[in-house]
Amino acid sequence: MNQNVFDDPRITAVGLLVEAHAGLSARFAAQFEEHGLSPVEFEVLTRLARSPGNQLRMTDLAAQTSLSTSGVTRVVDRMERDGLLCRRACPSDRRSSYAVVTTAGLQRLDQTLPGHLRIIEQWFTGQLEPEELRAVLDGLRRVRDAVHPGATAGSTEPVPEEDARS
Amino acid sequence: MNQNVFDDPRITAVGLLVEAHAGLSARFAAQFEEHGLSPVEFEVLTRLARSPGNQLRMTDLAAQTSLSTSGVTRVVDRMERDGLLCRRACPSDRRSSYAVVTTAGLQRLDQTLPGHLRIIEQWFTGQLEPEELRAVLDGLRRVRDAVHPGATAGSTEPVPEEDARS
DNA sequence: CGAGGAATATTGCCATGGCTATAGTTGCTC
DNA sequence: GAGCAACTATAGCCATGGCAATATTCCTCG
Repeated sequence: MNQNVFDDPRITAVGLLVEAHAGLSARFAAQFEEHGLSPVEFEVLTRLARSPGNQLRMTDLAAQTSLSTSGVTRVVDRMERDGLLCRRACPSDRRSSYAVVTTAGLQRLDQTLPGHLRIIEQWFTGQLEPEELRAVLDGLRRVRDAVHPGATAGSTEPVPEEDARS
Repeated sequence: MNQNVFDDPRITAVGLLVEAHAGLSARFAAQFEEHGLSPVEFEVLTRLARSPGNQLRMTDLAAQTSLSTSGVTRVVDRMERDGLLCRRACPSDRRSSYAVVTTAGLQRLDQTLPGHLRIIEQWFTGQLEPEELRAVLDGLRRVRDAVHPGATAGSTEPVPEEDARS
C-alpha cells in the first residue's frame, strides 16, 4: 500500500483547514455553553438578529444555517421553550411561520457576542499579521466561492464546472 | 440592537473559514458516499492505514479522530460488520484491543483516495496560485497550532496563555 | 372555478455519537 | 502479596438532526 499518499500536499492542506476549524469550533462551543447556548442556537440567534425585523421564515432560516427544515423546527421548538424566540404566523401565507427573536434572545446574544469576538481575535485573527490575515481571507473567499454555491449574495455566477481558475 | 456588530471583520473572517470548510466537507461527503463510506469511516480508515501495522488501539484511534472512545467503539463495530477492519486483542495488555484494517478496507481506501485528492485539488488547492496557497496554509498552520493543542508532534510548545478574560 | 402540483412546517422513525456507569486489567504503594 | 488508583473498552441512556411521509396552504393552468 502506498504509504506516502498521506504526505501528499493536498492531504496536508485539507488537514490544516479541518484542524484549524475544529479547534476554533471547540473554543466557540465552550464559550457558548457558558451562556447556555449550543453552537446551532448561537447560529440561529445571529441569523435572526441580523435579519429585518429580527425574524425569518422557517425555510429561510434553514437555508441560512447548517440545518434542514425539520432540524430548524426542532431547534426553534427548544429555543421557544427557553424563551429565546417565538413563532409568529405569517399574515400573507398561512403555510409559513416566522421565528422571531425575543428580547431575552437578543439579550442572550448581547451577552455572548463580546466573548465570542474576543475568542476570534485571540485565537484566529490576532494570531496573524494584518497582511497575512488578508492573504488567508482572500484565499478562503476563493475557496468558499468555488465550493459553496450561493454562499454570498454577490456571487450569482454559476458554479465553475471545471478546475478553471482565472 | 447593534446591527453592525455583524459587519465586524472578525465575524466575517470566521464566516469565511466556516463556509469554506463546510463546502469542502459537503463535497467530500458526497464522494465518500459513492464508495459506501461516511466521513468518519474515511477518517478512521486513513488513520489506521497511516499507522504502523495498519492498526491502532481504540484509545489512540479516538485521540486521532473527532470521536470519543465510545464513539470509536461504535464506528469500529459498524466497520467490522462491513468487513473494513477487525479487532485484535493486544497481547501485552489485556485491557486494550487493536483495530486493524483488513485488505478489503485498504482496497476501499485505495478506491476512494484518488477521487478525494482530485476534489481537494479542484475545489481548494487548485483554486489558488502556489504562493497564495502557501500563504493560506501558513496562516492556517498558525491558527491550528494556537487553537488546537497537541495537534502535531512538531509543536510541543505550550498553548499561549495570553488570556484577557474574566 | 377546480384540479393538480408546488411549497411549507411538522412528525415519525432512525442513525450517530456524547456522557456516564461498569467491568475487567494493570501497575503502584505499602 | 493486598489494596487502590488509573486505564481501557463497552453498554445504557439520551440529545441531536436527517429523510421521508403527512397535512395544509398556495398557485397555475385548463
